[in-house]
Amino acid sequence: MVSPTKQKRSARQILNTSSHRVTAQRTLLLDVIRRAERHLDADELYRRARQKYPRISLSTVYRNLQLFKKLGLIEEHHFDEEHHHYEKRPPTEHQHLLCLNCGKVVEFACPMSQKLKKDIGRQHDFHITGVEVRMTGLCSNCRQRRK
Amino acid sequence: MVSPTKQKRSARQILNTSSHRVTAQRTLLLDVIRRAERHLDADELYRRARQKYPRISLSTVYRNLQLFKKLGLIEEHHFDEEHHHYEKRPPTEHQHLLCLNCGKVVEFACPMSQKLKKDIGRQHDFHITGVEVRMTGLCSNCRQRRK
DNA sequence: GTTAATGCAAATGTTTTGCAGTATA
DNA sequence: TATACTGCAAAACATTTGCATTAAC
Repeated sequence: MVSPTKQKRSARQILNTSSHRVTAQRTLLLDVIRRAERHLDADELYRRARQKYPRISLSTVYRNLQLFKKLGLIEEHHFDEEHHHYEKRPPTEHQHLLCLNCGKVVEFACPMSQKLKKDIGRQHDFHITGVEVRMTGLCSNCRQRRK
Repeated sequence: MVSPTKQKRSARQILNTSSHRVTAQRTLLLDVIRRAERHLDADELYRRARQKYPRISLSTVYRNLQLFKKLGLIEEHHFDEEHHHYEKRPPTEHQHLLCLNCGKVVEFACPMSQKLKKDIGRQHDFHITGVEVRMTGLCSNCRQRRK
């Protein structure tokens, strides 16, 4: 359960109160993730961060992605089999729809997942903390191009 | 060799009609997957297969997992970040519930996903081919042990 | 001044690939 | 017999780790 105050706290505050240092690299990485127009993988994040700070290393990227994930600042997704993708902690819960041809990712709300969570949790005596719905298919663009 | 069952015959047929050869290794791998009491990753499958056929190589396991997946004989899941897990193509559609502490996987039916598929597909003009619901939490055993 | 965080290089672990030999159709 | 498949070793790939240096607190 997340209290409303916790959600409003800035990344800087969250780092401070968890006694992690606010470094230039962390600030930059969070900024790149926040500005990103789509979900980034570690390598893409690394490349973008290097444009502003060429000395940053890939290990720093990986180490901080782990940290941000642990602190709940970002979420990790498995869109394809090879690497993980990350996005900033979304303000509202949403799910993902992925085009298998062009890789486009659409986010959609899924209020149903709350009911599902309650039902399945009770049914199997689980305390459920996460629900992830992942749909795959072909977007309209790719369908038309294939004809 | 094992007596031919309905499932095995169809796997054999599928290999034949797609002009892939029925090798001892493929027969063995499919058999291990079918008999498995849980979802296996590539390495576990390799270890089990070697008990019957010590010369089999890990590349053969990987190559055939890819093939089986392409032919629709098995399904691939991403339960943890590190490796993929495989199960034989299930007779009925089902979803997965994963205990974050002990790793137990519970399968559950989710008729709701059909409605979801239709709704979301229409809404975003997608032709949806796959719906995956993945829930995570703590099973009753692990909850009690943690108290 | 302490000590957490970084950059670098080397290590790790999983999955893929090139190639020569083997077995299926 | 033709060639798809295999085993082996090496490569490729993403990610992690050890360690000396740097910088946040």
